[in-house]
Amino acid sequence: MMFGFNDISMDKKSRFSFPAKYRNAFIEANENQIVITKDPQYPALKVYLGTEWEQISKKLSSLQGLDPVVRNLQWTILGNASVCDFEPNGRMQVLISADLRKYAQIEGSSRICLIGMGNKFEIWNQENWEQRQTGGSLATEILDIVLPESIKDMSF
Amino acid sequence: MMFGFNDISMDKKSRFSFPAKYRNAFIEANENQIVITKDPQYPALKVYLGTEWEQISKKLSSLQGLDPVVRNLQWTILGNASVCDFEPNGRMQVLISADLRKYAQIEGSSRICLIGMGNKFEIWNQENWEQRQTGGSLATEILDIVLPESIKDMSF
DNA sequence: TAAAAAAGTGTCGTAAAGTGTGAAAAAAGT
DNA sequence: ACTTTTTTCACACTTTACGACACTTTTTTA
Repeated sequence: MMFGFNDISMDKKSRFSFPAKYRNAFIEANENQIVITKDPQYPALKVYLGTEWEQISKKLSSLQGLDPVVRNLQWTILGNASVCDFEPNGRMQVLISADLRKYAQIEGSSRICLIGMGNKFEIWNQENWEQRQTGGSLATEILDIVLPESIKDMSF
Repeated sequence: MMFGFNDISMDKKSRFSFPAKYRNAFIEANENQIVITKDPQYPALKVYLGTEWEQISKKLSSLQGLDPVVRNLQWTILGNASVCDFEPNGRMQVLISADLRKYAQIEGSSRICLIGMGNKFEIWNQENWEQRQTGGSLATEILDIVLPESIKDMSF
């Protein structure tokens, strides 16, 4: 399980490295893929391990896409997912694509926040994270999603 | 599985190339055909791999066409399908026919959005995609379909 | 039916994006 | 304080995207 707040750097080519403290967790879970995608509610990114992603994506893509709410979630989560190969023994370096950078408002930044949430991570722009932690709201957030029954039991 | 957002170019002859990151997925799936057709709800295109298309088209065409919703889906999806030969090892270039271009409102555009949704792709005009992602609605969309039982378990 | 126009196909070169890796700088441990 | 580990920067190298152009095939039209 991976927890905790990390203030880390993103290089000129828009890559970041996972902190070394998570290495053992990745090795034990035998992970060799990382998936980054958009958070459906906030200007932030979700980072899943490959095995976790397989489950989520399989479940989500099997839902009836003619339902507009489902379709929207599929677009956001599946349609923006960026899959990277990943070496837990190497530098654990991952590229964040231009589109995701824009969404999380981390274009041009050199420092980002990587938050361990147990089975996944989140990536935040520093100002947004602070504002959120101190109870402020963000202009772009979407809180009033009405979920159809079919996805009530899913956790993203 | 193929995921993610791609802002790609369509050349003067209305061709686009799949991003190289999907090559392995195509090779592993041993695909040599691509099928492009209309999305039944939005001004967008669906792009299926040959094997996936076989299943969907078989299932959809076998439904009894007396139900008007089914009949409409058959017309839209089956009646507009454009099958292209495809070399996963080559340039992975595909032509979009004039009729499909018109439907997706990408005539004359030089840039289009190719969205990987797992087992299929979608192709969108940039403005439409942005509007849809930011919660806006599109003039031509059809959302209030009441689905007949026969297709409740199908995902297009 | 021949010429012209349009539509479709194939390939090359260049610019940009992405990747790998050594080494300096910073942080942590002893 | 010194050693070891981790993080960050820097730079070279590789791969990819894409415009340009030439060629082939199909369609139109005179």
